[in-house]
Amino acid sequence: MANLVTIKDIARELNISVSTVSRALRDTYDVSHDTRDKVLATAARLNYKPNYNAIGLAKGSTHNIGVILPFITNYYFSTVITGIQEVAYSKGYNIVFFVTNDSPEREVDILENLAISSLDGLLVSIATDSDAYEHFELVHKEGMPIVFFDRVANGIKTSKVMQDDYNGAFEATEHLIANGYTKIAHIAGPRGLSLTQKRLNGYLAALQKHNMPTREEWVIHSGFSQQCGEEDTYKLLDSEEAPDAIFAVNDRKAIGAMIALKNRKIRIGKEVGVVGFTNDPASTIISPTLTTIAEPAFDVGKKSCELLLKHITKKHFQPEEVILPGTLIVRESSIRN
Amino acid sequence: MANLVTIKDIARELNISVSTVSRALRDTYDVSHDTRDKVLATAARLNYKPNYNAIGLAKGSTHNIGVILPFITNYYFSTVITGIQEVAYSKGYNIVFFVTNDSPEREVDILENLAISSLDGLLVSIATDSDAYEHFELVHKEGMPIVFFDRVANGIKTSKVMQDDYNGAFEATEHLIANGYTKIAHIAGPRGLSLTQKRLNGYLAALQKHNMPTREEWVIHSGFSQQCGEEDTYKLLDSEEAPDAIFAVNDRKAIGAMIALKNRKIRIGKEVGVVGFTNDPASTIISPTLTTIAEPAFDVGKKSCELLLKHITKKHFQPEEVILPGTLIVRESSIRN
DNA sequence: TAAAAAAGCGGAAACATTACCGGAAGCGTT
DNA sequence: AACGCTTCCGGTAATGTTTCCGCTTTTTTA
Repeated sequence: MANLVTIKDIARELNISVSTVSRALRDTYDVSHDTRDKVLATAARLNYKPNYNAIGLAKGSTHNIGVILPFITNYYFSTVITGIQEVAYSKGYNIVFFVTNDSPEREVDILENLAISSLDGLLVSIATDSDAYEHFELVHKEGMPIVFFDRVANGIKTSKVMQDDYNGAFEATEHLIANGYTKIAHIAGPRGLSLTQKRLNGYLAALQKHNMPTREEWVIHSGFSQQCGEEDTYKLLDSEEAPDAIFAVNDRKAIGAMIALKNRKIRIGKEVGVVGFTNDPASTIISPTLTTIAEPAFDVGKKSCELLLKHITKKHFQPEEVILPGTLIVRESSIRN
Repeated sequence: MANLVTIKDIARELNISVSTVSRALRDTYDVSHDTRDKVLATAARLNYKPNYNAIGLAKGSTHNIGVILPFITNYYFSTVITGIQEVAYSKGYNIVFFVTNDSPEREVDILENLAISSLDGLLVSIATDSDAYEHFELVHKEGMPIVFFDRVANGIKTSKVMQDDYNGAFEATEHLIANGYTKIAHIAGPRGLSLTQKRLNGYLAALQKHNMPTREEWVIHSGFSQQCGEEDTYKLLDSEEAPDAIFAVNDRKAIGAMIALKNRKIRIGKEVGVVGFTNDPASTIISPTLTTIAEPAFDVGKKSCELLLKHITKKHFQPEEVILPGTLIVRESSIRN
């Protein structure tokens, strides 16, 4: 697997030095237009491919960016990855994966075993319970560029990209109100996650704006799974004042809610409205189809990667926090008739 | 991002040469137990992390393996990837992704632009229409280890891992027969793909074994999408002799079939049985729930990666073809009452 | 028109590691 | 006591590229 053609070959071919070839290829100063063109031409002719190991060794950098995330077998994350991949590929970067299975221990393990020398930067979405993120703080302090997406570590001063959880939740709730539901509950995510908090706040703000009633029992925190959504819904139905609509923190929990409603023979839409968040493909498969807020997953991936590349290439790039809007997609589960 | 501690530091610390340290770390010959232990101890104490760029440069290898596949936002492939990731991570390998979006052109582009020097091996599932695979042949000839999974290129002499399409289809069909369906149709995949052919053969073999009728119009070839499944089903329903059961090449097409049946007010299970293939999460969400053959996606990923690592480390590892069995999962869509 | 600056290029070191070769001990054998 | 094996280790070259420094040659400036 040794390199087929190197810059030495180009240099020999043109009777110039390797340093000149190197500069010409990178298009930096100190090389005339003429020789630069010649170098580029013969490089193309000989089918020259740079050896990233050598570059990495010399420059102390590679062309690999690491992606650390909880799961990959999941519509949202796999779509984000596709976005990341898109821009990374176009810029000649490779992406290497580390999946935490949502376990903070695994996350720490990955960070510690990370061959830090073989990664130019990190794109991360933290594990659910990772309230502690000193491990990220550490590698960041050591100079590793990091961009957080979706589940961000607020304490670390770097770029972050998220979807607009607040406004998405606001819009979802307002949609339920507009469709005549009056007792709207929220099946929330795990406490502590900023995503959970923002969606909750959006929900509360919409209720407040329209002078709708709120009740403490109408907000239930639990995990992200379908199972949790189902259990939460039974609790809601069994509470003193059962709600007539449910806004779930994600589609999986919304689907869990729908299953619970079906089990109790409650007609979805007509009697109890349901709105999710994500736009998982399952939301069009379940019957009735699920109204949801479509997350801009692909764009989150693209934007994060673009930002990371800026952090990598420009030494003092100012961190940006970008918030991408979601889109309400109205389907059957939130319509009265 | 320069390396923090190198083998030089270890050598200086112990007053020995770097070559000895190098040998000790790799646990090769020519180093005494005593010094090896010392080296290992101080390496751990100084928190030494190998620089893969340097290793790669010196040895002509990296610790990256490339994964080329059609999609990633899809249950099957993302699960395979999780399996790959699992073993790669445990062996200290990184995985780098290239998604073809099922486009042969993109596939060729990737292969051509591949920084061949930065990958130790390739794990690939070819694009649907990639009947030509000279591009893979080429890099394989140049010495790049390749393992194919799921969608394999038969012409290339290397390891392959697949699920047992034939027996899975056989079992699915037999299950329909056992449940009293007599006119069983097959919504197949695109022609030319070996996966398509094997599932078709399994279906036919089961029918033959039980002396069930077959009809040419009962086998329809088309793409893998839900849309295709729906269209195929309308054709079946409108054919001379409408079938009373449908075995689909995958779950998405099966779901398309169910949608078509629902649109025609045909009761799924009772009137027309449906069986899919994959065990996509959607199969438990749709109503009625979908009977299917669960593919061993995770194990396919694990096994492929294990084989690839053997090809990488052992120069003349004999190619293996492994076939992993699927599992019939009976749900509501194939039960008469 | 001489001096100063700029442009263009080459040489060599450096990056961290491995591979090859040679050599010094230490051992037993004759 | 000389010989030949092992065993263990060090020195050096090599991998492909970048970067720094310095040397010419050309252009600009005074």
